[in-house]
Amino acid sequence: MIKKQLIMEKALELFAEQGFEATSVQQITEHCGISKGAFYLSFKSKDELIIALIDQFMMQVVTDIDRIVRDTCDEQLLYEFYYSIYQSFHKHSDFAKVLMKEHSQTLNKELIQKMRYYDKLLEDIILSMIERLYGGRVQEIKYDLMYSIKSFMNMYSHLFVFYSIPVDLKLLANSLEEKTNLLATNATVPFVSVELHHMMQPMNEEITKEQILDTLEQKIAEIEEPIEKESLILLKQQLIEPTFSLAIVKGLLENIRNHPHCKWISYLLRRYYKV
Amino acid sequence: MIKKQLIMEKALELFAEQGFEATSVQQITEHCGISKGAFYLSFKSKDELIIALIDQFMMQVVTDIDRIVRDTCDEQLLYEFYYSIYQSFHKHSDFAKVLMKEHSQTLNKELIQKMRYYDKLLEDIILSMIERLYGGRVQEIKYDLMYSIKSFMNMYSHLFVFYSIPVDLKLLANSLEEKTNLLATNATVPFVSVELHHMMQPMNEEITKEQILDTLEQKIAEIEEPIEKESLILLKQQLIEPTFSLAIVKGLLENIRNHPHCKWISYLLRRYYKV
DNA sequence: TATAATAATGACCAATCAGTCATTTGTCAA
DNA sequence: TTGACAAATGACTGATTGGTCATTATTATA
Repeated sequence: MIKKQLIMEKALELFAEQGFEATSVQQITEHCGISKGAFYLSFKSKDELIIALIDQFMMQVVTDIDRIVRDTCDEQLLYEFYYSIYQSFHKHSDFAKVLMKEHSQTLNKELIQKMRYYDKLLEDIILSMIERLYGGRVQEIKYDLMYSIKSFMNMYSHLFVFYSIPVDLKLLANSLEEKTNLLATNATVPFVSVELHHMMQPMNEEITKEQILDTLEQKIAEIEEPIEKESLILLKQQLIEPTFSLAIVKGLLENIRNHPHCKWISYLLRRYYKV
Repeated sequence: MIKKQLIMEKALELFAEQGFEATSVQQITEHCGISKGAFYLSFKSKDELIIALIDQFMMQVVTDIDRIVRDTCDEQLLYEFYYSIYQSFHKHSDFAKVLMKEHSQTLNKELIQKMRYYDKLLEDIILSMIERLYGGRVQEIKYDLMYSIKSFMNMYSHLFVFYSIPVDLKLLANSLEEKTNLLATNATVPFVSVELHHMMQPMNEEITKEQILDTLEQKIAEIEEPIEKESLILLKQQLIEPTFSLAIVKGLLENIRNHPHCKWISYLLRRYYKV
């Protein structure tokens, strides 16, 4: 397993530099000091590697942002949101570089769907933030607002990613917080209607439950601690055939919430049960 | 020459669908109904083809936008700007698709520089628009404003490009006009300072004059009309060794301004002489 | 019609790629 | 020390790529 991590780290460096397609498996293995065969013991294919990388990064970002949005008071929410988004980009600038280089690239169908999936999660988080901050006042323009926020997010990403310029993150977050507030409180002409937004969501919803089950089983096999393990097993049964009350589910979620390896599955389940 | 255009059109279709790297020369020639050798009679390499495509498209967009910005009164400027930008995307959606797919891709060094060049031209046009509309009132936030406008431009591009959703362009332009005005008249926290902006400009300025000369010579060889041809020759001499007064230069530019094949060189020279 | 010039062909080349698998190396317990 | 098992190797495969060039077809000229 440690070999897998080594490959991921070294491959990430190369991908960030040259892009995914332009980096050969040979190069990766040389950069790791291992043989080509060894690579294929850890990953079934080159595609599986990039998927693992993107999963790792996006899971991190989404859970981080979700936590920020949940734990921050209204007054500081926008600021913290932008700050932590850009901090993530900064911290994982190699990931960000790969993501931007390969964004909407031809690549794999599976990868495009995966990116769309994480994008959707992020959109939901942003929408929940808008709901909390401005509530009914922005119903008509809330999707426009969401797209504006996404734009602002991408706006300065090039700064960290393609130039290595020292950036005052606090000032940036302040500036974008002001812009967002200005638009939220003054904009009146909506463009993205509910219908338009939904037209842009060719999402396969059914995939989600399967995906949660997969992750659950993985974690059940992985985790040793008895309480957490049993909680996961019960949550799996509940997912297959609901029998417990919401209170019990919530309690079980509470059991795993703080386990470092359960952050992602915890997020997925909270989202699924809308708690 | 007509063969060249055929190849460009057919290749564009394939690039839009599959991306540049994923499309082989073989595929292109098959799609054109010509042989592989014939391809290399029109283009020295596959790279030269994509460069020709991007040149054609970007020259079109930049001259269009420049004309709009010059010819529209202040009241309608922002609206017309957004409207025509999105109309370009819509009209040349295959181009736009390729551009987005290949954006900041590894590709060729030359291509990256070329993209950066056109990007810079666009930024200059936007800045001149901001200057005209808001003048001294937005000096501190003008670069932030410019980046915001660029963000808004990209924001909904996916709509035309990846989904083929019918879009109310007028409403979109209205919506973005309002947002831009809101930010211009109310934003106070600048993030992109003059210094930061310049740090993001690793442009080779010297390339420009050479490039203008190249284009000039090309057009001189191409154009038949005596007045236009002589004007171009004189403008070339002036570029190599300035002898005429600004009035004469301006007159010469006026001579070529309306020739359909001189739009681009006319734009380049006007920009160079800042008239 | 004969000749020269130009346009077009597609078999071919060298390079590169992801992925495989017979073989070797290393690591245990017996 | 032996033998069984797993980990690691890298030469090899088959497919694909961008690009070339000797050959052939077409057109223009005389």
